[in-house]
Amino acid sequence: MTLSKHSAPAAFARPVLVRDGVYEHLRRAVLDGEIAPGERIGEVELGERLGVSRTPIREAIMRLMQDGLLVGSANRGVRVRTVTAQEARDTYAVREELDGLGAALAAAAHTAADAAALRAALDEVGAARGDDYRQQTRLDLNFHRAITHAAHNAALGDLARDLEQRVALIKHQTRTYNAHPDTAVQHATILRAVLDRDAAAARKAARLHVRTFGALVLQDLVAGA
Amino acid sequence: MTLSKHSAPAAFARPVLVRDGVYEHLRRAVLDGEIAPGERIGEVELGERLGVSRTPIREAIMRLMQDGLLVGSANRGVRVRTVTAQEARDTYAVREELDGLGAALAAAAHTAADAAALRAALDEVGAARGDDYRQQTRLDLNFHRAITHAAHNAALGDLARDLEQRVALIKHQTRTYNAHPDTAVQHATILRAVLDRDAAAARKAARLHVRTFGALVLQDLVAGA
DNA sequence: CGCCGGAGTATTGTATACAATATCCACATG
DNA sequence: CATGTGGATATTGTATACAATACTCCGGCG
Repeated sequence: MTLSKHSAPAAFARPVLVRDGVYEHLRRAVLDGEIAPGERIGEVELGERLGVSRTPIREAIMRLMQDGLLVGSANRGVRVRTVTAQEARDTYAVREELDGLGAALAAAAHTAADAAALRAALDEVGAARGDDYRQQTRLDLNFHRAITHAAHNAALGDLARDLEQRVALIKHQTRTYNAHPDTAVQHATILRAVLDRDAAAARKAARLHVRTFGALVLQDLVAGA
Repeated sequence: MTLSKHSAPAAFARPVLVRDGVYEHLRRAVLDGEIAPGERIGEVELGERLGVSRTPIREAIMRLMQDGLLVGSANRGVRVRTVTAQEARDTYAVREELDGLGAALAAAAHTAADAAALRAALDEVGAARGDDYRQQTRLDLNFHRAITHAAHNAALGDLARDLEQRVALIKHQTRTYNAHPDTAVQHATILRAVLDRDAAAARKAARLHVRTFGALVLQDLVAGA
């Protein structure tokens, strides 16, 4: 079918700008694991599937490269980033620090609305199906995002977003969601400390949580490799 | 002069790709304060000055927006980001944590080459002219970059780069380089702790340094506003 | 049989053309 | 005189055209 490429109603939710739609579409596809790490992204093919030209596609790709989700070398296209074991270790080391800070700040700065959002996010994690690692990954990410959001620190929010995205990448590489028995307990501990406005306890709990899961994911990563 | 726009030898160091050249050019211009915060960036005018078309310009702009150096609203162009006092406070709060981690990791992981680079970077800071705030800003940034580099943690490097760039933006907004009397002492303290492989001391010294200067810059920022 | 080379193809990189939105200023109107 | 309305202009957003680089695959050669 060679019919007009750029007349069909957009194949994705279209915000004001096409490039923003493409950006969100691609970002979600990578974060959900629909495009596997290492997989190539062809500009023309993607453009035809979404019904847009290459221009907004390329602009979205530039942004995603800067986010660290895509990598590309000159004249050779872009691929979903693959993370080495060392990079994963590095990422978790930083995340421990940053998530700790986020939890501590959230304990001090969260509002009533934040508290409600945190509780809701944790409930969702608890209600997730145990065999759907994508859903679990997304809900877990939601919970952590809720915490950093409650910290009311824009700079932290930006950086934490970067790190969380990379962690999502790592998890998709292992293709496992580690339902560690302590998960629920650790999440609850973090939430309680935050709601109690106990910054020190919140930081400590968040750091422990990151450390626990980092070790777990790393185990899978080196085993799978 | 309507002569051929795209034949003149490029007005900037041209790497493999034009867009990379534009990106570095713009990034440097913003970080050096050549383009002031809030100032508008016209695509056509910049293209004519650099002798390239709008395509690589726009792709570079996308990357810089993702870096947080430029902001833009739909159909209304991009400007160099202006940082609010609250954003600056947030940035320094995160940077304290991250620079602390960087110093601690550098203390543990630095090589002989790193040590030499660190000493050299600090020497340069000491030799800087007192009245050139751009040079001082750049050399100070160099020293901090040398530390995070010596930490040998890629994720930390990426995030610290982001933060340092934002700090540079903030400093250009105040247009002052605070030659706090403790600067030299604090820098020396950090360096010594790192070289001694005393992670705890390095972290503590780095955090103190960020805190001291954050407070100073913030003072100027609210005073200037 | 493996490896080197080169035409042909595919894909990315850059430039330009076209479309849509915003900005500006003159002018009318209350 | 303030205001707002209209069109002309400028600028961004998207699409397409052209250029340059990389990949493929086949044939020749050692």
